[in-house]
Amino acid sequence: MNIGEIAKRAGVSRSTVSYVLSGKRPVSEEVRARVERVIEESGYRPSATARALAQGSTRAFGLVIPPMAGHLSIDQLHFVGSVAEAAADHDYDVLLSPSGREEAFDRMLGERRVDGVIVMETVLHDTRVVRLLEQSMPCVTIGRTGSDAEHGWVDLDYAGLVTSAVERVAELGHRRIALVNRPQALLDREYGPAYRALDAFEKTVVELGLQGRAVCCEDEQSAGQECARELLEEDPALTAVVTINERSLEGVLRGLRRAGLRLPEDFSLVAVTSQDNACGLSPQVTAADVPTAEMGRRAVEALHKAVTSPTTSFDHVLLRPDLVERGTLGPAPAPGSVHPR
Amino acid sequence: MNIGEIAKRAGVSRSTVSYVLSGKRPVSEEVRARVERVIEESGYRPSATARALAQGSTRAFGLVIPPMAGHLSIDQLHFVGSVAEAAADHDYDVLLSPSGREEAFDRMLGERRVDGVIVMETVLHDTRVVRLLEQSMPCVTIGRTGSDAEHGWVDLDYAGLVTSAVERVAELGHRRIALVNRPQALLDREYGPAYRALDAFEKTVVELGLQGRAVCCEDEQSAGQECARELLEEDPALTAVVTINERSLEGVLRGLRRAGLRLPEDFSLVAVTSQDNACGLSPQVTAADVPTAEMGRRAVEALHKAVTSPTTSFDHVLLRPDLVERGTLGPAPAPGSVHPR
DNA sequence: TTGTAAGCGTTATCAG
DNA sequence: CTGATAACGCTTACAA
Repeated sequence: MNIGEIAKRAGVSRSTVSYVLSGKRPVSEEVRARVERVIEESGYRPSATARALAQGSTRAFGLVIPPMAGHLSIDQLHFVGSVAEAAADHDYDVLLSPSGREEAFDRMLGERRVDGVIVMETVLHDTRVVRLLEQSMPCVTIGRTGSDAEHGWVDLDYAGLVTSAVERVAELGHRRIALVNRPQALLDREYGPAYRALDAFEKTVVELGLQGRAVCCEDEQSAGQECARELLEEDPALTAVVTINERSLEGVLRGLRRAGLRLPEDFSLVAVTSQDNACGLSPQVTAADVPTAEMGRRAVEALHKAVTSPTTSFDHVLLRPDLVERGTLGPAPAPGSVHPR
Repeated sequence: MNIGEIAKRAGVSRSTVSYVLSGKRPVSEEVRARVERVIEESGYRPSATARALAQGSTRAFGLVIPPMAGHLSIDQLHFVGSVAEAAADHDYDVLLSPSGREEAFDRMLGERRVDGVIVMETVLHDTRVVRLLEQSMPCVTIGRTGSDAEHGWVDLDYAGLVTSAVERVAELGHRRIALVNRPQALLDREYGPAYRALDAFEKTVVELGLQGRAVCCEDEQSAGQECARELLEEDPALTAVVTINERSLEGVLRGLRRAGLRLPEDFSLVAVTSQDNACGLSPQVTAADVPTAEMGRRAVEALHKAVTSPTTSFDHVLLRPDLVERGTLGPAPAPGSVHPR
């Protein structure tokens, strides 16, 4: 069933059917009704492929997802889902491109299967982004890159988040604080959140005259547990941890409990993670809730804007969710009252 | 840059360029070399859209993902990733269709944006599957449906898994065993894994003359914890739990520990979940490891086969991973030695 | 208000 | 072995 068949049955030309569908030029009430009835009866839907070829736009966005090897987090999954849903709101489809699969990326880009691309987990010098820009493919990155001005981005203000978390903890009297960062490998690859968090932590610690210790931690629960153990061993007088590593959060919590610490009486923990993750734990963790759904929506909106009205200015969205007080942040314990071991 | 431009530069016809690219008819070494050089120099890649229109195949698969509202699990995320990768291996792209978004599904199907569809979390009477079949769109479901013979499927043998888990637990002397199932809502919707697990559990329990109790549990850690608490309250002499609910697994574990039980000395726990999930916990949980990556790969292979060689027989894959002994399965405790509270 | 016809960039058939 | 040329199904000037 194609547009010609509909035209024949309705006794009109193919262009008339097309215009009834698109509304791009007036059609008499009578003809419109006739055509619509035929379309209705036959269940006709125009071929996306043919339309794409004719108007040079695929109505699909690409989404470059992190490699599976790096173990995706539940937050990232939510993000993927929210991108798909937000795109659907704009009548766009989402094409997945598993990063690491160069052929898939090349195909998407070179064969122009999509109108624009969203890139997750970008790093400072991101070759994928560079290539997208070279081919002048509109794109929006999650996280900033070295070519921020030339594309849209949506990012979390890790610097601000870490700064205010440390400030809040310090306000409550804590003096010896640690930062649990993402894995060293990401820091080495200049993964923005990791180095901005580290930077902000070190600055704030100096500014407030605190004793600060920053460590990297693999994205795993076992690593988190080990990390907590080591931190306490290194500095038994530590009373607070700020973490941006969502995947190891639970392990850190476990490590602290294993050391006989009660939260928040003996020790405070503040995280940057999704509400889902923070609330699923016991006790629920005080955290700046990463708004994954909003990020997906904003990314799609930025991309949609860039695609529909080509321009030289791009949307830049820096989100800074508030700290939500739950059960793991409290005043610093009186010296000597803590650390049973 | 299009095929005509390449043809002109190489001094050949467009069809020759096309045949150099596809290899579908012999081309003299001399001409081929010339054409390939021009292609190389210009970085030309044929338009996927135009090709799709001409040969009536999009080289894309659709993937219907569960609604976000139902909180996807980490295993499902792995599955999505593995589908994307397996598809890439066949030079196919993956188009996401968030289920619940009827328009998106309709678009994918009606506008023929894909060559075939993989449907996650299918239920017995699955309207999406029915519609796909009506439109004779090749499809592979994850889980069986009421129209199994007409499409491919990949499923986990929940009946077999639960049966052998219960048998194994019984072998170790346990006599009072509970099953933690997926949420009641899924059971009501005739979600296969849930009702097959229940069925197998009840049968095996009767067969082995055990005391069995099956409960549904929401897909959340807090629900798991509550569930464990209630099970123990109801039957303080319970000594083992078999669960197929991966999302609440950790909560169940917590609930058991809260009740003062040591695993595996006082109590045994056997799960059906991915290795990732089972190993991330403490202690690591004895489980039948759901092979998410393999499932994704098999689904893609089945779909690819159905798409490339239209047929009336479809691949049916029933996977039954082995139980991997970790830290939570042990002999039944001597009566009276357990349950401090 | 409607119809005609020229694209869009491929592939594939049919001659040569 | 290679070149015209007609599809593929739709959109969109341009005419009427």
